[in-house]
Amino acid sequence: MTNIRDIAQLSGYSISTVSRVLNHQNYVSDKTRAAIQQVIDQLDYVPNAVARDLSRGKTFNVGVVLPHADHPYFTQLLHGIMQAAFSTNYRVVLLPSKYNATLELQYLEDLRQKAYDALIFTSHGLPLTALNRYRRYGPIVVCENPHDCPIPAAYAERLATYQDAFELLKQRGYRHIGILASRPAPVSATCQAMVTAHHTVFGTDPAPELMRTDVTTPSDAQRAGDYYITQHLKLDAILTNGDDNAVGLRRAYHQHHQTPPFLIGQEHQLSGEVLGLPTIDHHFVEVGIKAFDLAVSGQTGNIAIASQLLLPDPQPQIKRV
Amino acid sequence: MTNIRDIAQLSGYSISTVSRVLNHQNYVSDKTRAAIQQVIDQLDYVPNAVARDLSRGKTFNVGVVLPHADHPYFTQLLHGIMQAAFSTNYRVVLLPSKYNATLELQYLEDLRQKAYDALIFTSHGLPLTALNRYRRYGPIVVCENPHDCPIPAAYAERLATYQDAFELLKQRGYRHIGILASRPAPVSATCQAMVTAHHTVFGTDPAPELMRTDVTTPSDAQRAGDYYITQHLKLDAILTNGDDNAVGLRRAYHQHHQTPPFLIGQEHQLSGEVLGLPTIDHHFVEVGIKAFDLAVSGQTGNIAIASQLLLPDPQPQIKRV
DNA sequence: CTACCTTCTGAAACGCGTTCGAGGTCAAGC
DNA sequence: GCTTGACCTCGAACGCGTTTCAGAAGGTAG
Repeated sequence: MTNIRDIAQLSGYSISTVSRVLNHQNYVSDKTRAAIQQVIDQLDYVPNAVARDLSRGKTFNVGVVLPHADHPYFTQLLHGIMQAAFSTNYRVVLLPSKYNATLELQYLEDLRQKAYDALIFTSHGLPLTALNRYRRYGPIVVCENPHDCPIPAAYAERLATYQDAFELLKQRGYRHIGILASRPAPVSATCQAMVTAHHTVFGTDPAPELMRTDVTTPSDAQRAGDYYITQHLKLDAILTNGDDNAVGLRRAYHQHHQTPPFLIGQEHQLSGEVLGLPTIDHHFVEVGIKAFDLAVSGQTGNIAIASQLLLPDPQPQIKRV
Repeated sequence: MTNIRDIAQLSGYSISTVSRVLNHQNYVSDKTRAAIQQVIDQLDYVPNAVARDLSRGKTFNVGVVLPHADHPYFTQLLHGIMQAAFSTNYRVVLLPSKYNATLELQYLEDLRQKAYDALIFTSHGLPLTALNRYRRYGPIVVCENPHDCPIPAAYAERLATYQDAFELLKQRGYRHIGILASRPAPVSATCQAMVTAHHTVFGTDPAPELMRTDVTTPSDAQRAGDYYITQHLKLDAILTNGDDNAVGLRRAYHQHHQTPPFLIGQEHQLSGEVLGLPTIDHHFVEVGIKAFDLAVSGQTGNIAIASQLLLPDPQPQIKRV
């Protein structure tokens, strides 16, 4: 492999001058530049990216920790992160973690070892305080409300919107309300927000048997539906954690030949549109962009982005021909 | 920053012995190991990942070129790639390219500069021959049938399934068939396959005005639907390029108060299930796994994975209570 | 007792580009 | 004539871990 030293030797100039040519810097005479360039072209030389990173002490890699590649929350967030990364010449490295603490710790260690310039946790198994300890090794951003943990964060401000959702249900006279969540309340800020909102609107916590956690896929949701049905829990409505998951619920009710209760979706997915569900748009693309900006700027501080309850368009009348 | 030389100096042993301790290699006496480890712990030293990569001449990074982060094709493919990467300790670097040749060339140059150990093109704007030329710098894998270009590939074998789809339509007596595609036929192998299948089944190419290209999102599909409607093209059926896009089409017809023609989806998405559409599952997770395996093994050869036409489950009868 | 193999350790080369400080040249300004 | 400041170039240090090879010490089979 030819390297910068070879170019210097063959061209008769010094390494530093070659470096200046490679990086299109000033203070190289046209004549020298041409001579060096010719040798570079002749040997078909390109500088080694890893050596450059080592020398510069920077990789332009940002690690993004996520549990699922195929979940809309992560897909949308990632989309925003990529968009922002692209426009600043950073690269996004995907770090799968199934909320696994050991794995996440490894990624934090990788940050310490300078494998990444910054880390974004779209979700995490480790406690925030553990993540916070690693901030001395580089910027770390989370994508949830960190409350009293002083860690940079960009997240969807969900509470008010969950209240809107419950208000909607209350106005319609619904009282027995199921809730689907991906992870239980202490660890999941999202779930916590739903519980709090329920409390604010109805004055009570949701009944434990109506809350189903560990629901991430439509199949999980279908199982949750099976549970509601076989336990004979008569529900007026269900706040689902995703339009797609609402589809899973619907599947369960249909298989039991029952009309599903009133469903509210989340994530503003197409399936929700098709079913004509109210849904909650958390603007995750925005959140991703902000998370990335925090990560590379190294700023501290939290950025909350308001979610929004979207009511379905009225289903159009179809003229049967 | 403390480095391996500091540890050597302070412990009184040589760099190579410290390196052996760091990498848990043999030929270090217990006593020496303990002494060195103590210094490491005391200085809270970790080796620099970039320096290690430089030294080893390997980064364990695989670049994945993709045009959209949020498209189901890429999401599913990426899911497979990540899964495979994870189990082999490789990392996945996302390289957005909107079929932009300049950008893709840059990524190829990055490969040459050793920024990645291998590249996977889930899609590409450059011709395959251009990609092929860069294989001397590292493994490159594409995710489509490369036909006569001798480049490693893992892809969904779609032709037979598209024939199945058109046969289905033919059996139902449909003749005027719309086709949605993301990119036009010469560059897109997918589109090519649809055209070929149409020809095989019906004996003719699809009418040009019935083929709508540049459709990647449901909104694009909606526009395609608007076109069909405003041009008064009476269609019997439409082969869409995605269940979600079928939703966009449906939206167009509904807004014009018309019943949409018979739709066939692709990608096996939830929206398709909800609409009760036949769909085509291309098994992209599988494809992603295979693509990754090809990339890191450096093997040549093509892996085709058969797609599958899935007929909808019969819509269950709902007992109105 | 020799030949040879292990185990353990170190020096030095290797992978490779960036950057700082210093030195030299030449022209413009005072 | 002298100072000042571009402009150009170089050497050397710096970022940092891995690996090869040589060599010392100790053991053992023949």
